Amino acid sequence: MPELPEVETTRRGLAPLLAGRRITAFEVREPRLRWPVPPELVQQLAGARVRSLTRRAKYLLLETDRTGLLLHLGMSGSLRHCTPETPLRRHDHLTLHLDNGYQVRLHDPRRFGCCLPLPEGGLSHTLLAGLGPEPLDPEFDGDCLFRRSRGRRGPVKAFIMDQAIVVGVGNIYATEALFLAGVRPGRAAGRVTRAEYERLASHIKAVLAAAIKQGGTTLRDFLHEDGTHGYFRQSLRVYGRAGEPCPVCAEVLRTRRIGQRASSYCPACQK
DNA sequence: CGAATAACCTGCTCGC
DNA sequence: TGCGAGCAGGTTATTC
Repeated sequence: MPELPEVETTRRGLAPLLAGRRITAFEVREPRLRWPVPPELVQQLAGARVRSLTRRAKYLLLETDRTGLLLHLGMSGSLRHCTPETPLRRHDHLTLHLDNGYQVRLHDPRRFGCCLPLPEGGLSHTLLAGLGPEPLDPEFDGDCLFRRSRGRRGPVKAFIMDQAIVVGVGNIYATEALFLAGVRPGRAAGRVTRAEYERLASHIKAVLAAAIKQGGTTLRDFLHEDGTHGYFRQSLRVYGRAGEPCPVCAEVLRTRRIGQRASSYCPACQK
């Protein structure tokens, strides 16, 4: 589910509700996530005070005065702020109990997410090492895409979804940015021109920023920390619209599979 | 090194 | 109605 805008939306909603709170208990209902949730986390987190909730790529970093948590929402995960009266749903796997009586629950039907201990100075974690630049940082631009793409024969869509190249761009926003930049998803990354990468980088920034502004994209199960949904779905131009007319030229949008993922595009607008 | 594939899961939709 | 096939927002591990 969640790409960068959905993770950032979650972070922004939850950070002020967590900052400074003491965790009274950490409850593991289902430890079988992407990797097993280590049992010792239950004891390590009980009594810890939350320092901050930050984000790197699609990971959330919950830092405390002790061991923290490294969270990933996978394909179907979401974090929700609840009261003890909020009915427990199927697939509510983890619960953080807070000292003000509220709770934060991780809900993840497909269990592709993770919850791992985050040692102090957590950015050196192996899962975070080797990640590319944040797309909304100024250091990410068309030039770095152009330079790193030379000689690569794989499709440009897989290239911009490679977290070592730039983080946070998943299937929805890669599809949208390629449409906005006028580049076909199946083009070899090494054959995309510098000018096209300049357009691509600026559209990646623009589409992610716009999606964050609208609270992310809710397709099926992504919900905000308060249970409401994101509004960016109505702004999607081509994702999930194969067979419909192109919003720019009215040509019928097509789809093909690239790297096991559906990729819709306009055969007229995208070269 | 880069690229393609399988694997990890549940749930929903579609076609027969 | 029932049932298998295929598909879904991500990432890692393995293989060539």
